[in-house]
Amino acid sequence: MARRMRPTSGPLDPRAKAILQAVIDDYVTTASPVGSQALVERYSLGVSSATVRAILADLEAAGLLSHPHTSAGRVPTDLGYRFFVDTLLQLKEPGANDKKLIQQGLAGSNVEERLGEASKVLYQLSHHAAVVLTPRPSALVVTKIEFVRLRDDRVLAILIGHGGQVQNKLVAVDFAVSPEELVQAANYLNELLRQGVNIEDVRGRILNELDAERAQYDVLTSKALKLGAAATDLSAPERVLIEGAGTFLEAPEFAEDVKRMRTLFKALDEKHKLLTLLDRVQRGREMQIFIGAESEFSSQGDVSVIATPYASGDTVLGTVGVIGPTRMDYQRIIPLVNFTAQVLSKALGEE
Amino acid sequence: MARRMRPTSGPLDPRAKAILQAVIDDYVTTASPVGSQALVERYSLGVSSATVRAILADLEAAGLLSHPHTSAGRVPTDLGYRFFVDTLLQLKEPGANDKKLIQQGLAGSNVEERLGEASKVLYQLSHHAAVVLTPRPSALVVTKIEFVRLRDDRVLAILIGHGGQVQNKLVAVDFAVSPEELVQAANYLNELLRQGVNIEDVRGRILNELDAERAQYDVLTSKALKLGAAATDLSAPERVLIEGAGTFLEAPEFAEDVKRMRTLFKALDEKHKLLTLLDRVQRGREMQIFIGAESEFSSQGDVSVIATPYASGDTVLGTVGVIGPTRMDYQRIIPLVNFTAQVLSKALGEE
DNA sequence: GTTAGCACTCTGCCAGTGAGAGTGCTAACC
DNA sequence: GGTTAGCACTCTCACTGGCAGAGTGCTAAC
Repeated sequence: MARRMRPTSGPLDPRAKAILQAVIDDYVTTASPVGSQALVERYSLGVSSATVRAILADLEAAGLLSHPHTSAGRVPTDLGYRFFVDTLLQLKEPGANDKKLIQQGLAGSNVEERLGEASKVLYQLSHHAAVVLTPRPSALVVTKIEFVRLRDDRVLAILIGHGGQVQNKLVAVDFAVSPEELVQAANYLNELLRQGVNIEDVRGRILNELDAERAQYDVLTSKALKLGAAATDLSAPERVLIEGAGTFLEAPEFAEDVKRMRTLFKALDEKHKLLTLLDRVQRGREMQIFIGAESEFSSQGDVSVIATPYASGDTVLGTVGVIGPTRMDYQRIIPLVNFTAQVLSKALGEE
Repeated sequence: MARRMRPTSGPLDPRAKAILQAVIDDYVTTASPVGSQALVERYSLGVSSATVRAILADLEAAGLLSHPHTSAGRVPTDLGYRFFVDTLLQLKEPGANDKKLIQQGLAGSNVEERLGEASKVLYQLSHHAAVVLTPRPSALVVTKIEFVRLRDDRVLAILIGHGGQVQNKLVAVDFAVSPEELVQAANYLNELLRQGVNIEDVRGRILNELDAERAQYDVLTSKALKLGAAATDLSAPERVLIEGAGTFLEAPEFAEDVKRMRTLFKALDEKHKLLTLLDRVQRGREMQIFIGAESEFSSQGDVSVIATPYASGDTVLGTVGVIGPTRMDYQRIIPLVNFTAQVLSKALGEE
C-alpha cells in the first residue's frame, strides 16, 4: 500500500538519486547507519526529514537500502552500491602526489619486484588490502632458453620471455650432459621457438618432435628435446600476493565481529577463491567490480573486490586490485587501481 | 613473610617443576588461567589443592607465573615460558605423516617456489603463522652471468648462483650493444668471477677494473664492465613471506582484544621489525626462540617467534620460522620448524 | 506533495545482583 | 614440618530491569 512504490528496476528521480548518494557518502565515512535527521543536517537537501524519510522508504522498497532494525538508520545494500557504481559514480582522479608515489614505487628492476611493489603501493595509498595475481608461468611467451650445468645430471633451465619475464627450473636428467651438448641443445631449442610462442605450445612442439622418428637416431637431438621437455614442464600455478590484510581490522564492522573476521581471514589465507576470482577478471580483460555477495568470495557478502588486468604489450599477464569492506570509497579506489595497472603495464611493456 | 620464598634464580625442586609444566600444558591448550583445583583434577600430582596453591605462590614469587586478578588462576609469564623452554622442554619429533607432508611440500622446481611452499606447509602443520626470510639478492654467490638483449639499449642480466638460485635484472644502458658484444661481455665477466664470489664482491672487482686505466682504451672491455656494474647493482632487499596470519584470530586472547589484534597486524603488515628479527637469527646461524617481550616485535609481549636459518651447502641463505601467540605448543613447533629448515636446506643444497 | 507531530520500537548503556571460581590464611593433622 | 581441610574474602562474569536516545512510520494539517 506504499504511496509511491516504484518498480525495482525503474528509473530513480534526481532527488532520490541525490539522497542515495548522500546515504552512501555518509555511510562510507562514518560506518554507522544514517537516519533522515542526519541527512538533512549534513547535506543541504532543501526538504524536511519527513520527506527524506518517505524517499528512504522508497529506496528501501526498491532494494537499494536496508534497515538493520526498526529504529536504526539506513544502510546501502549490495544492490544500492551496485546502482551507485553503475550510474552515480563520479571518479576522483588520483592526486598528483599519489600518481608520483605509484610511479616511483614501481621502479623495481625485474618483474617479480615490480609486482610486489605494485601491491605495496596500492595498499599504502588505498588503505585497503591490495592483491596481485602473478603471471601464470606456463603462459610465458618464451623468446629464449638457456641451460646452466650444475652437476652431471642436474641442469638449471632458464626461460626468458617478453617484458623481461624470467622463469627458472631445476631439471634432473637421467643421462649425463656435457657442457658442449648443453650449448647445442639450447641452440637447437632456440631455433624451434623462433617466432615466440608460449611455454605450453613450445612444450607441445617439443613433445611432437620427440615422437617423430628422427629423434630416435640422433642422440644429441634426443637429449636436447628431453631437456626441453623437462624445462617446459612447469606445474607451478599463478600466485596471489596479498598486502595489508590487516586493514580490515580498521573497519569497525569487521573489528567488532570476530566470527566474520575469522571467516574472512580464513578465505584470505586459503587464497584459491580469490585466485579464481582474479583469474576471471584476467580472462575478462577489463576492470571488474564485485560488490559484496556478487563475488562468491565472501559468503557473508561484506567485502568488495575491485580488480583490473595488467599486461605487457598486448598480452594480459595478470590482475591487480584492491579488496576491502563493501563500504569502500569506490570513487577514489577505482581510479587508483586503474592507474596502478596502467603504470605497471607500461613498466612491463616497454622492454 | 612467605614461608618458603626462594631466590628468583634458584633451582626449583622437582615437584615445582612438574607443577609449572602442568600449568603451561594446561594453559597452552585451554587458554584460560588455571587454578589449583583444576591442576589436581587433571594431573595426578598426589597432593591436595592447598599444597598446590602454596607451590603456585612460590612460582609466582619466582616470577614464573602471574595472576590476572585475585580470584583467577595462574598464567605463565614470559620468564615462565623461558624457564620451561630452557630446562623442561621435551621435544616431540614430528610424526611420520608430518615429515612426509613437509618433504612432499618442498618439491618445487626452483628456489622461490620452494620457499613459498616451506611457509605454506609450516603454516598448515603448525596452525600458526609461518615466516620465511628470503635470501638477500646481493649476497648471491654468482657462478655465471648471462645477458639477453631486449632492445638496443635494454639488456636483461641473469645472475646464476649456487643451489640453483637465479637473479634477474633489467639493465638500461646508455650505449648500443650488439649481440656479439653481449656474448663477449658475458665471457669476459664470467672469467672475472671464476672461483665464485658474492655479488657485492663481484661488483667491487668490476668497479675496480673500471677505474683501472686499461678500460679507458678498450671499448669492448669498457662496455662489458659497465654492463657488469649495472647488472650487479641490486638494491632489492630480502623479503619476508608471511603465510597464515589469520591463525591469530583462532587464539581467544587475540580475538577478544581488537586493539591488540590491530597492533599485531599492523606490525605484520609493515614487516620491517620482523625482518630485522629474522635477520638476527640468520646472522646467529642457529635456531632462536623469542618469547613474548624478548623480541621487540610486539610491544605487548604476547607473541613468540621460533626461527632457524636455512642454508645451501655451507652458506646460510635466510630464515624460516613460526610466529604465534606466546601460549604456543613449543614442544611440537620447535621440532617442526627444525625439520622444515633441514629439508629445505637439503633441497637447496643438493644441486 | 510536503511537513509537523506523535506513538512506537529497538538498541545501548548503566547499575545492581548473585553465582562461581580461586585465592590466601589459619588451625588442625600425621 | 610439611600437608591438608575449612573458611572468609575478592574479583569476574552473566544476567536483569530500567532508561535515554535515535529513528521510524503513520496521520492529519498545510
